[in-house]
Amino acid sequence: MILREGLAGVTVRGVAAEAGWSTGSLRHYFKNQHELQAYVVQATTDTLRRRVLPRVQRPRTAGSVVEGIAAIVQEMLPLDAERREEYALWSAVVEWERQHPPEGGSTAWNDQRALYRQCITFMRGYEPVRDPDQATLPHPDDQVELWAAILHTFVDGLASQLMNTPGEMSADTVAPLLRSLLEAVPPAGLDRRAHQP
Amino acid sequence: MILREGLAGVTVRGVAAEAGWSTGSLRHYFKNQHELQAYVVQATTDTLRRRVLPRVQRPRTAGSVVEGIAAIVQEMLPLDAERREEYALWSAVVEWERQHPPEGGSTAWNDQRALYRQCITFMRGYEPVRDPDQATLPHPDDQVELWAAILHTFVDGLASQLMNTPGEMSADTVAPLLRSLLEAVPPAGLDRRAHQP
DNA sequence: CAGTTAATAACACGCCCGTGCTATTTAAAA
DNA sequence: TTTTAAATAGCACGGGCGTGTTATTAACTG
Repeated sequence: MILREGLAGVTVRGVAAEAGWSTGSLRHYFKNQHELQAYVVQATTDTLRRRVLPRVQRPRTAGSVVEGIAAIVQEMLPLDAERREEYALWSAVVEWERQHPPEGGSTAWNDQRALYRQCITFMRGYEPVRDPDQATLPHPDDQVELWAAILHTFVDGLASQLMNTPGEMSADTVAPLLRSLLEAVPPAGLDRRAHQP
Repeated sequence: MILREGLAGVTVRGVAAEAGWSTGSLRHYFKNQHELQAYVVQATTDTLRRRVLPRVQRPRTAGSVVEGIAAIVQEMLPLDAERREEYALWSAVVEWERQHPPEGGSTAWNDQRALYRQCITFMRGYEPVRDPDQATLPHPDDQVELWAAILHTFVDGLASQLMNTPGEMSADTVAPLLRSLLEAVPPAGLDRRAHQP
């Protein structure tokens, strides 16, 4: 229902009919439409996190560092029908949360940033952090933070273009862009390069 | 009305009431709700194009090449209330066009790509193209096309994060990210650098 | 001036919606 | 078995909506 008509289309009558219940029965569990939609948001984000997290932790194929990171990043992108559906779900929830801001801040952004922080950490030759919670903290190397932010932003742009203008940005177009951006990440030990004439 | 409730909230009765007219009177000009919304989409994109185009063609302040290009790009970003409003309008139209695909393809994407193509063209030392229509065509240098696409995607990501997670990505955060990305654009004449060991 | 068309208004019908309220069935507890 | 609470169903009210139809006013034309 969210995919068809957005979160505003999640209506008491509609959900009840689709589930084969009556509206009164449904309202025994969700006394408001607002409660129903809040539950839908919670369930959607939980389901997505459960589906996305193991996907980026699968064993990686052999290859160069850039190609390995690129493979991980591409797992996050809406490149096929299934992931397009996931992303549409996620952006419906994001938009709804922007109009109805929740009590506690959203943690989705920090989860993603931690993933890209680990990618850049590995690319610059540091030991990858094993503890997932520790990856939420900023890295001592400022260049790691900078390029994690750049990569994070770039991937958001890729996803946005894949969803909004699929005719212009396709799965084939993504790969060389991503590879070139990753190759532009400066290697460790050259931090002062940009400051020299 | 679009900003408040999205394009689905552009209703015959609502527009008529807000304009001080009657529904019958409004429907003398738009016989459908669909016609009304289609007109709203057209008017919105036209207005936005008229407002955005002269903004990037203003005389630029002196400074380095990277800073000049960064200033142009930052003009496109939703960094203040007015441009946040414009961007919200634009994304409401984009989302509506994704659910109701129009007859002729959207030209907004090509307009933007042409802008970033000219930025990269200038950064790599080529003569900037004077004819605006000619900038719509691909540049003979593949690296220009590649980095125009990267910049385009990156700016989309910046805009997306500024709108969706303003607490995490602010105007102050944008500047160093954008500057570092622009500094990573390879200068002309070094195309084969990546292929050498 | 009369006549014709555009412009504006008003109403009615049917649909979907949220929500409050009241029955009825089911299940557990005493 | 009786009692009690939970679970399910159904109905009714008011409201917003798109749209078709008809009436009224304005403007233009001959």
